Amino acid sequence: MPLSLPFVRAFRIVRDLLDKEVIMHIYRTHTCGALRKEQAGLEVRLSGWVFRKRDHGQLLFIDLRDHYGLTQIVVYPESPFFEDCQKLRLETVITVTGQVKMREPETVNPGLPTGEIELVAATFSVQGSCEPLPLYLSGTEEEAGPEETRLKYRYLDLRRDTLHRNILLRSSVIASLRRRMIGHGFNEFQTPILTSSSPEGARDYLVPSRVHPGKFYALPQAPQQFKQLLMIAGFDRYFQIAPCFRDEDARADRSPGEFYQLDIEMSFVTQEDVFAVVEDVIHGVFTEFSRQAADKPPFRRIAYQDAMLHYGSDKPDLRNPILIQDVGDVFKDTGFKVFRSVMEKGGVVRAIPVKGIAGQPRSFFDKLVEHAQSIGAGGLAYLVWGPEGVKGPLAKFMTPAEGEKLVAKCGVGTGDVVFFVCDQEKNASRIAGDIRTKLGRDLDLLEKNVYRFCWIVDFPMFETDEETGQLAFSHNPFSMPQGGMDALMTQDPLTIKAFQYDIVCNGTELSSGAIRNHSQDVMVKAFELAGYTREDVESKFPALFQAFKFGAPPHGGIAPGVDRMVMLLAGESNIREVIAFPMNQKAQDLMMGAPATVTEKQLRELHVKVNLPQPKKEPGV
RNA sequence: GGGGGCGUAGCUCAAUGGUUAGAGUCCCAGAUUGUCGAUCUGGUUGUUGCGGGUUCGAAUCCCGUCGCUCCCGCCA
Repeated sequence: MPLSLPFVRAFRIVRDLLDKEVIMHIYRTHTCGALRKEQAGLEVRLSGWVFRKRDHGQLLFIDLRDHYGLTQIVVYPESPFFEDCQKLRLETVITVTGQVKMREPETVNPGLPTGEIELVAATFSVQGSCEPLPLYLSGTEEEAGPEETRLKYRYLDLRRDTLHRNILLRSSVIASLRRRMIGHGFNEFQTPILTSSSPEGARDYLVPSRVHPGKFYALPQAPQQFKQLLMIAGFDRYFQIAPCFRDEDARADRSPGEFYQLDIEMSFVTQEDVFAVVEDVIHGVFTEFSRQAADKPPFRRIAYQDAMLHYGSDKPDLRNPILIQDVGDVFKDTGFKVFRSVMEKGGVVRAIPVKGIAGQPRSFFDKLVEHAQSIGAGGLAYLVWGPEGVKGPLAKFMTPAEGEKLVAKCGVGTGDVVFFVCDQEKNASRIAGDIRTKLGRDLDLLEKNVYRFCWIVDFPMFETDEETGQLAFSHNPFSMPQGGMDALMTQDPLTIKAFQYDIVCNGTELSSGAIRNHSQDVMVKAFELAGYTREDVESKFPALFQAFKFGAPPHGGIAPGVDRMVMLLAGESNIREVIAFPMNQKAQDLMMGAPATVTEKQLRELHVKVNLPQPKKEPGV
């Protein structure tokens, strides 16, 4: 059917108009970060948010902001819309058309990339009006408002410069990780989000099945088994920016519910092969996105046992110069009864040497002793190497020979102090580690502007469960025990180490990984030691159990936390500052109102009946 | 599940158990021609989280409770 004449005529009119306007997009010809003195004289159109307004009565400045930057708009009182602009509320979305003008030299703003020019408004329109804001957007993070409000109005908070840049940094980091992994010959995979519950590990998020009454999917805590199965499928090198779901309580550096890992798995590799890839990728990303110095590969390797001894932690902050020492041999014949009796019961003595703090006032030492007691230490002895010799509560029990040994072991001299923790080994490590961290922080001893990386290696395969006294996996049950089947058959299980490793940056654990066990026999034996029967293993890990029978390659991997990496790169101490739409500490999304109740109909379809806990008693009844 | 901190105007915070709970900011009105967190003048804004108690009198002290946050537990 031919087009009617009126339609053709109308079409021509529209086309002619468009032709005239063809250089002018209806919203913008440039972004708010684009204009420079080179564009002076040009007729342009900008759209963005009214960030700030400076009203001089006969002259009005508007800072127009978009994703790309800020441009100063000038409105003169001759403009028919001058009064409308005076009344504009901040964060209104507007479109402004006009000429780019060079600023007078004395009015240039050197703090702004677009500070040499301004846009003189000739036409103006409102695209999106704005009510008074619940948040203050142009201030600092602290001025932004309470976190509850920030989370509820997250889309507003995300306009703030720091948060906006953090989210962009995250985007760039992830793009870079992908590029680097692909460069190392890895392929990216997707693995199921609706999967089955795994018996080990954290609590699962469950999803009821409509089709299978009474049955549930679980969201993956990590794609652990899938990535191993991809290795068995022969794909050789796997990676994924993988969402992981764990129903565990939050911390400042741990988002509740969900988080992302750079999940990696490789076939036919040793631990060192995994380290080489990860070191290259991590060092690359940290030097790409931060001006802070970052340790160059190879990163330090510290055996788990040494980490616990010298740092009192399996995630040591190497920026802290304090090195804990075992000084049991110094005190083996000590006259100090407290140490003696603890050591007779198998305890240890740990020394925490600190340089140059002999001049601290008495209150400093008293407060530290108090702190030590608050975290479960019996006490905190110390020696001060002052100008008039060695002093402190322990001094009168020390022989000159013991003093010399101590000086040699701890490398201390005049002006230095050594604190002593005496307890059973596990406690002594924990307390000494806590005090090391506290001293480092309180005395400002940490190296500045540097990322210190290390690998913690040789984790024990098993540990004793403190509640049950039973042998349990200390980390990942899929790890290869060092010594293989032989070790499982002949060694004391508590002495068996695993090819299990952590990568740590500035005291933050970025990731755990392992060379996996890929033999069914070893799997069964390892689980047997941890109290599982062959049938348990077969029913709980049906895929891996079967797959190990059909030609499984040796393989291993790791999964650095993406959120934590971005956190370190952004210099943020709270993980919510690097997540676009985070949940609060109680795992609620205040913006979307999740979790929420659902309708009876939905529950019926899912064959789910809600069994609520008893409501708490009303107060004052 | 346990412990600490916080809770006063939309927001940031102040207020010795004692006058009508204040200031900055936001918002509203006015002034203002070169600002860039513009400035100046004036104004509105309150269930002091909620519920009890002590007291002549409570934002303030006590008890409980709720919310947020940090930590412990938990996180193969």
